[in-house]
Amino acid sequence: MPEHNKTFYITTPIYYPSGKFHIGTAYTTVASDAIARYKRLRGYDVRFLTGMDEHGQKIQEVAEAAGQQPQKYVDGIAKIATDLWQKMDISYDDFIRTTEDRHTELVKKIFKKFLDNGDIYKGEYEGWHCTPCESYFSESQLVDGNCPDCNRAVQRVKEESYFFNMKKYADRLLQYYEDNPTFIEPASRKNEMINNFIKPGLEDLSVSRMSFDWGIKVPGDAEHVIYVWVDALTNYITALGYGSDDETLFNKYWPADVHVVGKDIVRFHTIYWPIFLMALDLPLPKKVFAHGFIMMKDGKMSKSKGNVVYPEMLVDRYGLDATRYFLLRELPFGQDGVFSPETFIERTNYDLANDLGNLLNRTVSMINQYFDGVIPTEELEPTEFDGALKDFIVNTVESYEASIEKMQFSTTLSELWALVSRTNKYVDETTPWVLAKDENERAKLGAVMSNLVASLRHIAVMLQPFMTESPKKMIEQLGLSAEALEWETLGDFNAVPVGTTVVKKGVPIFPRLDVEPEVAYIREQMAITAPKEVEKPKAEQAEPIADEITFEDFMNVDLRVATVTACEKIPKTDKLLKLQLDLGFEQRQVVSGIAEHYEPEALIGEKVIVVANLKPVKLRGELSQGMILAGSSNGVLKLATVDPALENGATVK
RNA sequence: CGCGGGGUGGAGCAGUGGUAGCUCGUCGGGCUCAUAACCCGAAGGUCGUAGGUUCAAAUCCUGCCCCCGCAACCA
Repeated sequence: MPEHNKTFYITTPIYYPSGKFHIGTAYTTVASDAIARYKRLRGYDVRFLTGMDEHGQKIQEVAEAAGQQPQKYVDGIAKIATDLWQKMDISYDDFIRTTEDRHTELVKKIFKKFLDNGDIYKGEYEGWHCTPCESYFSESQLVDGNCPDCNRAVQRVKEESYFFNMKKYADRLLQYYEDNPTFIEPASRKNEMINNFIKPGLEDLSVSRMSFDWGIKVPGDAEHVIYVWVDALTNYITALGYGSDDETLFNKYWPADVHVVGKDIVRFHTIYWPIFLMALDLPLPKKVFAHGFIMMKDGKMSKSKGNVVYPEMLVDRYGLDATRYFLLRELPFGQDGVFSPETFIERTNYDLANDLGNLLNRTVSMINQYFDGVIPTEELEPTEFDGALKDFIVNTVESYEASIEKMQFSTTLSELWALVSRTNKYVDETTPWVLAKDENERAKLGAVMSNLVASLRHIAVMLQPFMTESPKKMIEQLGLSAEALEWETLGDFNAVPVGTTVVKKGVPIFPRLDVEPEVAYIREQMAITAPKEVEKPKAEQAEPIADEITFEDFMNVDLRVATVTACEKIPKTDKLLKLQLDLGFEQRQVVSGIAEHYEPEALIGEKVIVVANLKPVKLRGELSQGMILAGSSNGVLKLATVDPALENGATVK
């Protein structure tokens, strides 16, 4: 063995503490934890970093709303976060918070270096900002003038800003992609980056803001705060002390072996981050792995749909290992996957209770019955099935290593479960209960028990990256010590000390769940996350009244009654209907964005109120001469109705 | 032709040129050590569709249809 083990540096994104962490956050972190644990088992000197991204306008506002100092607020969330990770047995080595001195001081240094080298220049930024999403958008990105992500109102911002010159590095970045084909995984993400962002030309990135001050001040220009990505992405190196008095960790662990990220932030990690590093003249990370999202049956997880799943709920009721197992088994890492209460309960029952838990239970029980609880180690007589089982175990170790190295956790676990099944089958093949009746078969029976223990032990060893409690429980029930869980013991089928005694009565490590009540329970817990005010909107939540206008202002709007004579959907749009209106004195065409609320046929013959003197425009190539009035609240939209007695063309005041 | 992902037995998925596989469900059988768990067998698929390349296509190429994200459209 070399004196210094090979190092392995793995990171999660640093999470934004704007609220409770949902299961997606836990997913990223558990997956990263699995890799970290695996690498440690294999003897790597692992550094596993996670943390929180604590600056920004949203935090400032949330804190103010709670009547707290921002620092106080994020301190509170940091506690919640570390509690959650403790609960989920996340084996991180460091938890970086971007409000810590060790980070802020170094970010200033880094920013200054960018400035000194001419990578950052001062310019002017103009655009729209969505506070809840903490994002800036260009005019064209807005949807209905609202935030494209959350559909809430955005604020116009125009201010002086520092920009990072991205263009300068585009070619080098592409070259890096080419030289390192596995830098971005899955590969489809790489094509997305190249086609959507690099090929069309990189835009310079705004890296400062003046509109709030909860952040790190730009060195020498205190009016500006360093904006999110320079602040956040650099955590991966500031946490190692890059640029500090002590760069030991940095020298030891950088570059990162893998940054695990969600598919939504691939861009920042595969374009901006490498470019920042190039500007600092530092080596680039070896890999950025983008995992998919956890989808619900009805689409994306969202509070308004009431389908949010929080990790605590699952851990508290079903245990940590069941939760970790589900996340890593059910969802193919790198692709989107679906969470449903049914699959969660079924996976837990079939895989954990029936297959694995029961295998341990029946093994312990047989050793108690046939050998007074002492695992046989002497006078073993191989059965004809032993060779096949051992081959299977050896092959499983191999394929396990191959797939976990590629972070295909789902595959890894199904391979491991093939071994669980194979071992259950071995019990049937060897029929210990038959052997037990014949004193002459004693040695053979002993071999069967011994092999079952060996197989269970192998399973426990390989389970360790994924589960943190069960491998220990398995070993304990078998009467073995912690050494039996070391990776180096794989392939050793006689690692049981003479006289090892199993527990008297094995407690099932995964109790079987009642499907219906448990599914109902999870449903209920998810529904609780839905906002309650949907039923009856309160006044406080009503849209604010617009600015005051004069009577003349109002009289400038010419409202008329009209009848819909024809109506059809505009092809290839989701929301647009094309309506033909009879205003009595003339016919008009109006385009209206109500297709999601009304069927075209249902509108024909309806009387509506139309703004008659609105400047005509073309929408999706269709002329729209006015607009029809409708009211909406909480996503429900209804047309303003008119007494049918009013004739077409009548004015409305 | 905006970008991307996908359409494989009842359900959910794997499978990138050479006899179509897994889990669940269904049906039948075995076993009794075990958490009514475990093991075996069977039925069930023209691999969205129409062409093409090839000795050979779920797998490569082309057209079309449908679904899901993102983008665009609510005057």
